Amino acid sequence: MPNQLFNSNTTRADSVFTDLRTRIVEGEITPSSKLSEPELAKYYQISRSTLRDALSRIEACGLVERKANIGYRVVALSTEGLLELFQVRESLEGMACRLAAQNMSENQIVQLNELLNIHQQDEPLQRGQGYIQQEGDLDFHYQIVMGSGNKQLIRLLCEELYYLVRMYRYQFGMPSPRAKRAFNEHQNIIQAITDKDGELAEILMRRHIAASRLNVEKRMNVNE
Amino acid sequence: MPNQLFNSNTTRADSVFTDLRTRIVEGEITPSSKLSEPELAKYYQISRSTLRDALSRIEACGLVERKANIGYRVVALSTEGLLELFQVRESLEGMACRLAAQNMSENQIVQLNELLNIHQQDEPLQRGQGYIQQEGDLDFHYQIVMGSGNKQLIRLLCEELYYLVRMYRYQFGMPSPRAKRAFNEHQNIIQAITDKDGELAEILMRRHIAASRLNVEKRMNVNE
DNA sequence: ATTGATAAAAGTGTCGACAATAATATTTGT
DNA sequence: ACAAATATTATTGTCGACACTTTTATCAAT
Repeated sequence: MPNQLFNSNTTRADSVFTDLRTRIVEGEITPSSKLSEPELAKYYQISRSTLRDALSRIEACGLVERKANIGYRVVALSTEGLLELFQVRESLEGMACRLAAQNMSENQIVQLNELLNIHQQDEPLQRGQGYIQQEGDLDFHYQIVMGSGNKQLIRLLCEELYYLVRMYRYQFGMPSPRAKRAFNEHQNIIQAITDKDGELAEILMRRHIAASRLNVEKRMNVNE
Repeated sequence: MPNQLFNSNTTRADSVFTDLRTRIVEGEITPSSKLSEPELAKYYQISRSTLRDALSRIEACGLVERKANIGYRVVALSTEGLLELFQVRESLEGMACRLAAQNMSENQIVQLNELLNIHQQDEPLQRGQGYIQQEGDLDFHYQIVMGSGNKQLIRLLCEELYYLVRMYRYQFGMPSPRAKRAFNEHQNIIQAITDKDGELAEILMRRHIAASRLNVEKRMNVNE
Protein backbone atom coordinates (compact mmCIF):
# COMPACT_ATOMS: atom_id res chain seq x y z
CA MET A 1 0.00 0.00 0.00
CA PRO A 2 2.58 2.64 0.97
CA ASN A 3 3.98 3.27 -2.48
CA GLN A 4 7.40 4.90 -2.19
CA LEU A 5 8.64 2.45 0.39
CA PHE A 6 11.36 0.63 -1.54
CA ASN A 7 13.30 3.56 -3.00
CA SER A 8 16.27 3.36 -0.67
CA ASN A 9 19.42 1.30 -1.00
CA THR A 10 18.31 -1.40 1.44
CA THR A 11 16.50 -4.62 0.72
CA ARG A 12 12.74 -4.93 0.47
CA ALA A 13 12.65 -7.12 3.56
CA ASP A 14 14.50 -4.39 5.43
CA SER A 15 12.01 -1.69 4.46
CA VAL A 16 9.04 -3.87 5.32
CA PHE A 17 10.66 -4.83 8.61
CA THR A 18 11.03 -1.19 9.61
CA ASP A 19 7.55 -0.19 8.50
CA LEU A 20 5.85 -3.18 10.06
CA ARG A 21 7.69 -2.68 13.31
CA THR A 22 6.46 0.91 13.49
CA ARG A 23 2.87 -0.11 12.77
CA ILE A 24 2.99 -2.69 15.53
CA VAL A 25 4.71 -0.41 18.04
CA GLU A 26 2.22 2.39 17.40
CA GLY A 27 -0.72 0.05 17.67
CA GLU A 28 -2.02 0.36 14.13
CA ILE A 29 -1.75 -3.41 14.13
CA THR A 30 -3.48 -4.41 17.32
CA PRO A 31 -1.74 -6.34 20.09
CA SER A 32 -2.62 -10.05 20.20
CA SER A 33 -3.92 -9.91 16.64
CA LYS A 34 -3.11 -12.65 14.17
CA LEU A 35 -0.87 -11.79 11.24
CA SER A 36 -1.90 -13.35 7.96
CA GLU A 37 1.10 -13.88 5.71
CA PRO A 38 -0.85 -13.79 2.44
CA GLU A 39 -2.67 -10.67 3.53
CA LEU A 40 0.46 -8.79 4.60
CA ALA A 41 2.37 -9.91 1.51
CA LYS A 42 -0.42 -8.53 -0.64
CA TYR A 43 -0.48 -5.29 1.37
CA TYR A 44 3.22 -4.67 0.78
CA GLN A 45 3.11 -6.22 -2.67
CA ILE A 46 5.96 -8.58 -1.91
CA SER A 47 6.29 -12.33 -1.85
CA ARG A 48 5.71 -14.35 1.27
CA SER A 49 9.42 -15.21 1.41
CA THR A 50 10.57 -11.66 1.95
CA LEU A 51 7.66 -10.99 4.26
CA ARG A 52 8.72 -13.93 6.39
CA ASP A 53 12.23 -12.51 6.42
CA ALA A 54 10.87 -9.27 7.83
CA LEU A 55 8.63 -11.07 10.31
CA SER A 56 11.46 -13.18 11.66
CA ARG A 57 13.37 -10.03 12.50
CA ILE A 58 10.35 -8.55 14.21
CA GLU A 59 10.10 -11.73 16.22
CA ALA A 60 13.70 -11.17 17.33
CA CYS A 61 12.55 -7.78 18.71
CA GLY A 62 9.98 -9.62 20.79
CA LEU A 63 7.07 -7.84 19.13
CA VAL A 64 5.48 -10.91 17.56
CA GLU A 65 5.43 -14.59 18.47
CA ARG A 66 5.32 -17.57 16.18
CA LYS A 67 3.92 -21.05 16.56
CA ALA A 68 4.73 -23.86 14.19
CA ASN A 69 2.04 -24.42 11.59
CA ILE A 70 -0.06 -21.68 13.15
CA GLY A 71 1.74 -18.49 12.29
CA TYR A 72 2.65 -15.12 13.71
CA ARG A 73 0.70 -13.18 16.28
CA VAL A 74 1.40 -9.77 17.80
CA VAL A 75 2.44 -10.14 21.43
CA ALA A 76 -0.19 -9.71 24.09
CA LEU A 77 0.25 -6.78 26.45
CA SER A 78 -0.63 -7.07 30.11
CA THR A 79 0.08 -5.21 33.30
CA GLU A 80 2.08 -8.23 34.50
CA GLY A 81 4.14 -8.09 31.32
CA LEU A 82 4.72 -4.38 31.81
CA LEU A 83 5.98 -4.93 35.35
CA GLU A 84 8.30 -7.68 34.16
CA LEU A 85 9.66 -5.31 31.55
CA PHE A 86 10.33 -2.70 34.23
CA GLN A 87 12.26 -5.24 36.28
CA VAL A 88 14.46 -6.15 33.35
CA ARG A 89 15.04 -2.50 32.54
CA GLU A 90 15.90 -1.74 36.14
CA SER A 91 18.70 -4.29 36.14
CA LEU A 92 20.01 -3.70 32.62
CA GLU A 93 19.84 0.08 32.60
CA GLY A 94 21.26 0.21 36.10
CA MET A 95 24.32 -1.62 34.85
CA ALA A 96 24.39 0.48 31.68
CA CYS A 97 24.40 3.62 33.80
CA ARG A 98 27.25 2.35 35.94
CA LEU A 99 29.30 1.58 32.85
CA ALA A 100 28.35 4.89 31.25
CA ALA A 101 29.74 6.71 34.27
CA GLN A 102 32.99 4.82 33.80
CA ASN A 103 33.28 4.94 30.03
CA MET A 104 31.49 7.96 28.58
CA SER A 105 33.71 10.46 26.82
CA GLU A 106 33.64 14.15 27.74
CA ASN A 107 31.90 14.82 24.47
CA GLN A 108 29.18 12.30 25.19
CA ILE A 109 28.61 13.78 28.64
CA VAL A 110 28.30 17.24 27.12
CA GLN A 111 25.73 15.95 24.67
CA LEU A 112 23.79 14.35 27.49
CA ASN A 113 23.68 17.64 29.35
CA GLU A 114 22.53 19.42 26.22
CA LEU A 115 19.68 16.94 25.85
CA LEU A 116 18.60 17.70 29.40
CA ASN A 117 18.71 21.44 28.69
CA ILE A 118 16.41 20.96 25.74
CA HIS A 119 14.02 19.04 27.94
CA GLN A 120 14.17 21.75 30.56
CA GLN A 121 13.18 24.45 28.11
CA ASP A 122 10.37 22.43 26.58
CA GLU A 123 7.27 23.50 28.47
CA PRO A 124 4.81 20.76 27.54
CA LEU A 125 7.49 18.22 28.18
CA GLN A 126 8.02 19.62 31.64
CA ARG A 127 4.33 19.22 32.25
CA GLY A 128 4.62 15.67 30.93
CA GLN A 129 2.05 16.16 28.24
CA GLY A 130 1.68 14.06 25.18
CA TYR A 131 3.97 11.45 23.84
CA ILE A 132 6.75 13.97 23.29
CA GLN A 133 7.69 13.56 26.91
CA GLN A 134 7.83 9.83 26.44
CA GLU A 135 10.12 10.02 23.44
CA GLY A 136 12.29 12.58 25.20
CA ASP A 137 12.57 10.27 28.16
CA LEU A 138 13.59 7.38 25.94
CA ASP A 139 16.17 9.58 24.20
CA PHE A 140 17.78 10.15 27.56
CA HIS A 141 17.87 6.48 28.44
CA TYR A 142 19.02 5.64 24.94
CA GLN A 143 22.06 7.91 25.14
CA ILE A 144 23.13 6.44 28.45
CA VAL A 145 22.90 2.91 27.15
CA MET A 146 24.94 3.88 24.11
CA GLY A 147 27.43 5.52 26.45
CA SER A 148 27.97 2.26 28.31
CA GLY A 149 29.89 0.96 25.32
CA ASN A 150 28.68 -2.55 26.05
CA LYS A 151 27.48 -4.08 22.79
CA GLN A 152 25.30 -6.69 24.42
CA LEU A 153 23.55 -4.08 26.53
CA ILE A 154 23.07 -1.88 23.49
CA ARG A 155 21.64 -4.75 21.50
CA LEU A 156 19.28 -5.95 24.20
CA LEU A 157 17.96 -2.54 25.15
CA CYS A 158 18.12 -0.40 22.02
CA GLU A 159 17.31 -3.07 19.46
CA GLU A 160 14.85 -5.15 21.42
CA LEU A 161 13.31 -4.02 24.67
CA TYR A 162 12.87 -0.34 23.82
CA TYR A 163 10.46 -1.16 21.01
CA LEU A 164 8.34 -3.09 23.43
CA VAL A 165 8.59 -0.23 25.90
CA ARG A 166 7.29 2.19 23.30
CA MET A 167 4.54 -0.24 22.39
CA TYR A 168 3.39 -0.34 25.99
CA ARG A 169 3.45 3.44 26.17
CA TYR A 170 1.30 3.80 23.08
CA GLN A 171 -1.16 1.31 24.50
CA PHE A 172 -1.18 2.10 28.20
CA GLY A 173 -0.18 5.75 28.17
CA MET A 174 2.43 7.27 30.45
CA PRO A 175 2.05 8.20 34.10
CA SER A 176 2.21 11.97 33.78
CA PRO A 177 2.34 12.95 37.47
CA ARG A 178 5.91 11.71 37.49
CA ALA A 179 7.10 13.96 34.66
CA LYS A 180 8.54 16.74 36.80
CA ARG A 181 10.04 14.38 39.31
CA ALA A 182 11.48 12.24 36.52
CA PHE A 183 13.26 15.26 35.11
CA ASN A 184 14.95 15.93 38.45
CA GLU A 185 15.99 12.31 38.66
CA HIS A 186 17.53 12.62 35.22
CA GLN A 187 19.52 15.59 36.48
CA ASN A 188 20.87 13.65 39.43
CA ILE A 189 21.82 10.74 37.23
CA ILE A 190 23.77 13.00 34.91
CA GLN A 191 25.52 14.52 37.89
CA ALA A 192 26.67 11.09 39.03
CA ILE A 193 27.87 10.30 35.53
CA THR A 194 29.73 13.61 35.35
CA ASP A 195 31.37 12.76 38.67
CA LYS A 196 32.26 9.36 37.22
CA ASP A 197 30.58 7.76 40.21
CA GLY A 198 29.42 4.50 38.66
CA GLU A 199 28.12 3.00 41.86
CA LEU A 200 25.85 5.96 42.58
CA ALA A 201 24.80 6.26 38.96
CA GLU A 202 23.58 2.68 38.99
CA ILE A 203 21.63 3.15 42.21
CA LEU A 204 19.97 6.33 40.95
CA MET A 205 19.00 4.77 37.64
CA ARG A 206 17.55 1.75 39.36
CA ARG A 207 15.50 3.92 41.68
CA HIS A 208 14.39 6.04 38.76
CA ILE A 209 13.00 3.03 36.91
CA ALA A 210 11.67 1.37 40.04
CA ALA A 211 9.70 4.55 40.79
CA SER A 212 7.98 4.29 37.42
CA ARG A 213 7.21 0.66 38.10
CA LEU A 214 5.74 1.40 41.50
CA ASN A 215 3.64 4.09 39.92
CA VAL A 216 2.16 1.53 37.56
CA GLU A 217 1.63 -0.93 40.37
CA LYS A 218 -0.25 1.71 42.32
CA ARG A 219 -2.53 2.45 39.38
CA MET A 220 -3.02 -1.28 38.96
CA ASN A 221 -4.33 -1.75 42.46
CA VAL A 222 -6.69 1.18 42.10
CA ASN A 223 -8.22 -0.15 38.92
CA GLU A 224 -9.06 -3.59 40.30
CA MET B 1 24.35 -35.39 6.39
CA PRO B 2 22.95 -36.51 9.79
CA ASN B 3 20.29 -38.85 8.49
CA GLN B 4 17.64 -39.40 11.14
CA LEU B 5 17.28 -35.72 11.94
CA PHE B 6 13.76 -35.05 10.71
CA ASN B 7 11.85 -37.90 12.33
CA SER B 8 10.20 -35.88 15.06
CA ASN B 9 6.96 -33.97 14.98
CA THR B 10 8.58 -30.59 14.49
CA THR B 11 9.37 -28.78 11.29
CA ARG B 12 12.55 -29.26 9.31
CA ALA B 13 13.63 -25.70 10.02
CA ASP B 14 13.22 -26.42 13.71
CA SER B 15 15.43 -29.51 13.60
CA VAL B 16 18.09 -27.75 11.57
CA PHE B 17 17.93 -24.77 13.92
CA THR B 18 18.61 -26.97 16.94
CA ASP B 19 21.37 -28.96 15.29
CA LEU B 20 23.10 -25.95 13.79
CA ARG B 21 22.94 -24.10 17.07
CA THR B 22 24.68 -27.00 18.82
CA ARG B 23 27.38 -27.19 16.17
CA ILE B 24 28.08 -23.49 16.52
CA VAL B 25 28.01 -23.51 20.32
CA GLU B 26 30.36 -26.47 20.50
CA GLY B 27 32.74 -24.92 18.00
CA GLU B 28 32.39 -27.50 15.24
CA ILE B 29 31.56 -24.51 13.10
CA THR B 30 34.34 -22.08 13.90
CA PRO B 31 33.69 -18.62 15.35
CA SER B 32 33.93 -15.80 12.81
CA SER B 33 33.56 -18.25 9.93
CA LYS B 34 31.35 -17.47 6.97
CA LEU B 35 28.22 -19.56 6.50
CA SER B 36 27.47 -20.45 2.91
CA GLU B 37 23.75 -20.93 2.39
CA PRO B 38 24.07 -23.27 -0.59
CA GLU B 39 26.65 -25.34 1.22
CA LEU B 40 24.62 -25.68 4.43
CA ALA B 41 21.43 -26.37 2.52
CA LYS B 42 23.17 -29.17 0.70
CA TYR B 43 24.60 -30.52 3.96
CA TYR B 44 21.16 -30.78 5.54
CA GLN B 45 19.52 -31.63 2.24
CA ILE B 46 16.96 -28.91 2.56
CA SER B 47 16.13 -25.86 0.48
CA ARG B 48 17.68 -22.50 1.11
CA SER B 49 14.32 -21.15 2.28
CA THR B 50 14.07 -23.44 5.29
CA LEU B 51 17.76 -23.03 5.98
CA ARG B 52 17.28 -19.28 6.11
CA ASP B 53 14.40 -19.82 8.49
CA ALA B 54 16.72 -21.74 10.81
CA LEU B 55 19.49 -19.18 10.42
CA SER B 56 17.24 -16.27 11.28
CA ARG B 57 16.40 -17.94 14.57
CA ILE B 58 20.06 -18.54 15.29
CA GLU B 59 20.65 -14.88 14.63
CA ALA B 60 18.03 -14.10 17.26
CA CYS B 61 20.17 -16.08 19.72
CA GLY B 62 23.07 -13.80 18.89
CA LEU B 63 25.23 -16.66 17.59
CA VAL B 64 25.46 -15.43 14.01
CA GLU B 65 25.34 -12.02 12.37
CA ARG B 66 23.98 -11.08 9.00
CA LYS B 67 24.83 -8.34 6.57
CA ALA B 68 22.66 -7.44 3.61
CA ASN B 69 23.87 -8.99 0.36
CA ILE B 70 26.83 -10.50 2.18
CA GLY B 71 25.35 -13.25 4.29
CA TYR B 72 25.66 -14.90 7.67
CA ARG B 73 28.81 -15.18 9.72
CA VAL B 74 29.36 -16.82 13.09
CA VAL B 75 29.96 -14.20 15.77
CA ALA B 76 33.53 -13.35 16.67
CA LEU B 77 34.62 -14.15 20.20
CA SER B 78 36.94 -11.86 22.11
CA THR B 79 37.99 -11.30 25.68
CA GLU B 80 36.27 -7.91 25.54
CA GLY B 81 33.08 -9.60 24.38
CA LEU B 82 33.35 -12.12 27.19
CA LEU B 83 33.69 -9.38 29.78
CA GLU B 84 30.67 -7.57 28.34
CA LEU B 85 28.71 -10.79 28.60
CA PHE B 86 29.68 -11.11 32.25
CA GLN B 87 28.47 -7.59 32.93
CA VAL B 88 25.09 -8.29 31.37
CA ARG B 89 24.79 -11.55 33.28
CA GLU B 90 25.71 -9.84 36.51
CA SER B 91 22.84 -7.42 36.20
CA LEU B 92 20.23 -9.78 34.76
CA GLU B 93 20.98 -12.78 36.94
CA GLY B 94 21.24 -10.55 39.98
CA MET B 95 17.70 -9.40 39.37
CA ALA B 96 16.59 -12.95 38.53
CA CYS B 97 18.00 -14.13 41.83
CA ARG B 98 16.19 -11.40 43.75
CA LEU B 99 12.91 -12.34 42.11
CA ALA B 100 13.57 -16.04 42.60
CA ALA B 101 13.94 -15.43 46.33
CA GLN B 102 10.56 -13.73 46.30
CA ASN B 103 8.70 -16.05 43.97
CA MET B 104 10.11 -19.57 44.03
CA SER B 105 7.75 -22.23 45.32
CA GLU B 106 8.78 -24.57 48.12
CA ASN B 107 9.02 -27.35 45.58
CA GLN B 108 11.34 -25.35 43.37
CA ILE B 109 13.59 -24.55 46.32
CA VAL B 110 13.75 -28.22 47.26
CA GLN B 111 14.77 -29.08 43.72
CA LEU B 112 17.47 -26.42 43.79
CA ASN B 113 18.89 -27.91 46.97
CA GLU B 114 18.82 -31.37 45.43
CA LEU B 115 20.81 -30.09 42.48
CA LEU B 116 23.43 -28.72 44.83
CA ASN B 117 23.61 -32.06 46.66
CA ILE B 118 24.28 -33.82 43.40
CA HIS B 119 27.07 -31.38 42.67
CA GLN B 120 28.51 -31.89 46.13
CA GLN B 121 28.75 -35.64 45.68
CA ASP B 122 30.27 -35.41 42.23
CA GLU B 123 34.01 -35.60 42.81
CA PRO B 124 35.37 -34.36 39.46
CA LEU B 125 32.85 -31.59 39.55
CA GLN B 126 34.11 -30.54 42.97
CA ARG B 127 37.57 -30.38 41.52
CA GLY B 128 36.19 -28.40 38.62
CA GLN B 129 37.40 -30.77 35.99
CA GLY B 130 36.07 -31.00 32.48
CA TYR B 131 33.03 -29.43 31.05
CA ILE B 132 30.77 -31.33 33.43
CA GLN B 133 31.41 -28.68 36.01
CA GLN B 134 30.51 -26.02 33.49
CA GLU B 135 27.19 -27.62 32.58
CA GLY B 136 26.43 -28.23 36.24
CA ASP B 137 27.09 -24.59 36.95
CA LEU B 138 24.77 -23.50 34.17
CA ASP B 139 22.07 -25.88 35.43
CA PHE B 140 22.19 -24.05 38.73
CA HIS B 141 21.92 -20.62 37.15
CA TYR B 142 19.23 -21.88 34.80
CA GLN B 143 16.99 -23.08 37.60
CA ILE B 144 17.23 -19.76 39.41
CA VAL B 145 16.33 -17.81 36.31
CA MET B 146 13.36 -20.07 35.73
CA GLY B 147 12.41 -19.56 39.36
CA SER B 148 12.24 -15.81 38.90
CA GLY B 149 9.02 -16.29 36.94
CA ASN B 150 9.87 -13.29 34.78
CA LYS B 151 9.28 -14.24 31.16
CA GLN B 152 11.51 -11.55 29.73
CA LEU B 153 14.38 -12.60 31.96
CA ILE B 154 13.84 -16.23 31.03
CA ARG B 155 13.78 -15.40 27.36
CA LEU B 156 16.87 -13.20 27.42
CA LEU B 157 18.99 -15.52 29.54
CA CYS B 158 17.84 -19.05 28.80
CA GLU B 159 17.01 -18.62 25.14
CA GLU B 160 19.72 -16.20 24.12
CA LEU B 161 22.68 -15.37 26.33
CA TYR B 162 23.29 -18.82 27.77
CA TYR B 163 24.06 -20.25 24.35
CA LEU B 164 26.71 -17.62 23.90
CA VAL B 165 28.01 -18.33 27.39
CA ARG B 166 28.41 -21.99 26.52
CA MET B 167 30.08 -21.06 23.26
CA TYR B 168 32.65 -18.98 25.12
CA ARG B 169 33.26 -21.85 27.54
CA TYR B 170 33.87 -24.32 24.74
CA GLN B 171 36.30 -21.89 23.14
CA PHE B 172 38.04 -20.29 26.10
CA GLY B 173 37.71 -23.00 28.70
CA MET B 174 36.64 -22.42 32.29
CA PRO B 175 38.71 -21.01 35.12
CA SER B 176 39.03 -24.14 37.26
CA PRO B 177 40.62 -22.62 40.39
CA ARG B 178 37.24 -21.11 41.18
CA ALA B 179 35.34 -24.40 41.13
CA LYS B 180 35.42 -25.08 44.86
CA ARG B 181 34.79 -21.49 45.77
CA ALA B 182 31.97 -21.26 43.26
CA PHE B 183 30.26 -24.20 44.90
CA ASN B 184 30.32 -22.47 48.26
CA GLU B 185 28.92 -19.33 46.69
CA HIS B 186 26.11 -21.42 45.24
CA GLN B 187 25.36 -22.66 48.73
CA ASN B 188 25.13 -19.16 50.13
CA ILE B 189 22.87 -18.06 47.30
CA ILE B 190 20.50 -20.93 47.97
CA GLN B 191 20.47 -20.05 51.63
CA ALA B 192 19.41 -16.49 50.84
CA ILE B 193 16.70 -17.79 48.52
CA THR B 194 15.49 -20.20 51.19
CA ASP B 195 15.34 -17.28 53.63
CA LYS B 196 13.40 -15.37 51.00
CA ASP B 197 15.94 -12.56 51.33
CA GLY B 198 15.77 -11.12 47.83
CA GLU B 199 18.10 -8.23 48.51
CA LEU B 200 20.89 -10.46 49.78
CA ALA B 201 20.28 -13.04 47.07
CA GLU B 202 20.83 -10.40 44.41
CA ILE B 203 24.02 -9.14 46.02
CA LEU B 204 25.45 -12.65 46.34
CA MET B 205 24.63 -13.57 42.78
CA ARG B 206 26.19 -10.38 41.49
CA ARG B 207 29.36 -11.01 43.46
CA HIS B 208 29.40 -14.60 42.29
CA ILE B 209 29.37 -13.58 38.64
CA ALA B 210 31.64 -10.60 39.17
CA ALA B 211 34.20 -12.94 40.72
CA SER B 212 34.23 -15.03 37.56
CA ARG B 213 34.65 -11.90 35.50
CA LEU B 214 37.56 -10.67 37.62
CA ASN B 215 39.15 -14.07 37.25
CA VAL B 216 39.04 -13.71 33.49
CA GLU B 217 40.36 -10.17 33.67
CA LYS B 218 43.29 -11.36 35.75
CA ARG B 219 44.15 -14.07 33.24
CA MET B 220 43.81 -11.47 30.50
CA ASN B 221 46.42 -9.19 32.00
CA VAL B 222 48.83 -12.07 32.51
CA ASN B 223 48.62 -13.18 28.90
CA GLU B 224 49.41 -9.80 27.42
C1' DA C 1 55.27 -7.62 -12.11
C1' DT C 2 51.72 -4.60 -10.39
C1' DT C 3 47.72 -2.13 -10.99
C1' DG C 4 43.11 -1.25 -12.98
C1' DA C 5 39.45 -2.50 -15.73
C1' DT C 6 36.61 -6.15 -17.43
C1' DA C 7 34.39 -10.64 -17.44
C1' DA C 8 33.07 -14.89 -15.19
C1' DA C 9 31.53 -17.20 -11.11
C1' DA C 10 29.38 -17.60 -6.83
C1' DG C 11 26.17 -15.93 -3.38
C1' DT C 12 22.22 -13.52 -1.59
C1' DG C 13 17.47 -11.44 -2.39
C1' DT C 14 13.11 -12.33 -4.23
C1' DC C 15 9.56 -14.78 -6.48
C1' DG C 16 5.73 -18.17 -7.47
C1' DA C 17 4.15 -22.96 -6.89
C1' DC C 18 3.24 -27.19 -4.50
C1' DA C 19 2.85 -30.04 -0.11
C1' DA C 20 1.48 -30.54 4.57
C1' DT C 21 -1.06 -28.84 8.27
C1' DA C 22 -4.82 -26.23 10.59
C1' DA C 23 -9.31 -23.94 10.41
C1' DT C 24 -13.77 -23.83 8.60
C1' DA C 25 -17.92 -25.63 6.47
C1' DT C 26 -20.69 -29.46 5.38
C1' DT C 27 -22.73 -33.74 6.03
C1' DT C 28 -24.42 -37.53 8.64
C1' DG C 29 -26.39 -40.03 12.50
C1' DT C 30 -29.11 -40.08 16.54
C1' DA D 1 -31.65 -29.81 16.87
C1' DC D 2 -27.19 -31.21 18.28
C1' DA D 3 -22.68 -33.86 17.95
C1' DA D 4 -19.42 -36.17 15.64
C1' DA D 5 -17.32 -37.23 11.50
C1' DT D 6 -16.12 -35.82 6.99
C1' DA D 7 -15.05 -32.69 3.26
C1' DT D 8 -13.61 -28.22 1.91
C1' DT D 9 -11.07 -24.15 2.27
C1' DA D 10 -7.36 -21.36 3.89
C1' DT D 11 -2.73 -20.95 5.91
C1' DT D 12 1.84 -22.30 6.79
C1' DG D 13 6.05 -25.14 5.47
C1' DT D 14 9.04 -26.26 1.81
C1' DC D 15 10.90 -26.22 -2.68
C1' DG D 16 13.34 -24.77 -7.05
C1' DA D 17 14.24 -20.91 -10.22
C1' DC D 18 15.58 -16.34 -11.55
C1' DA D 19 17.43 -11.47 -10.64
C1' DC D 20 20.63 -8.71 -8.59
C1' DT D 21 24.88 -8.04 -5.88
C1' DT D 22 29.37 -9.35 -4.43
C1' DT D 23 33.41 -11.81 -5.06
C1' DT D 24 36.77 -14.00 -7.75
C1' DA D 25 39.22 -14.70 -12.04
C1' DT D 26 40.91 -12.93 -16.38
C1' DC D 27 42.95 -9.68 -19.15
C1' DA D 28 45.22 -5.03 -20.58
C1' DA D 29 48.10 -1.39 -19.94
C1' DT D 30 51.97 0.88 -18.01
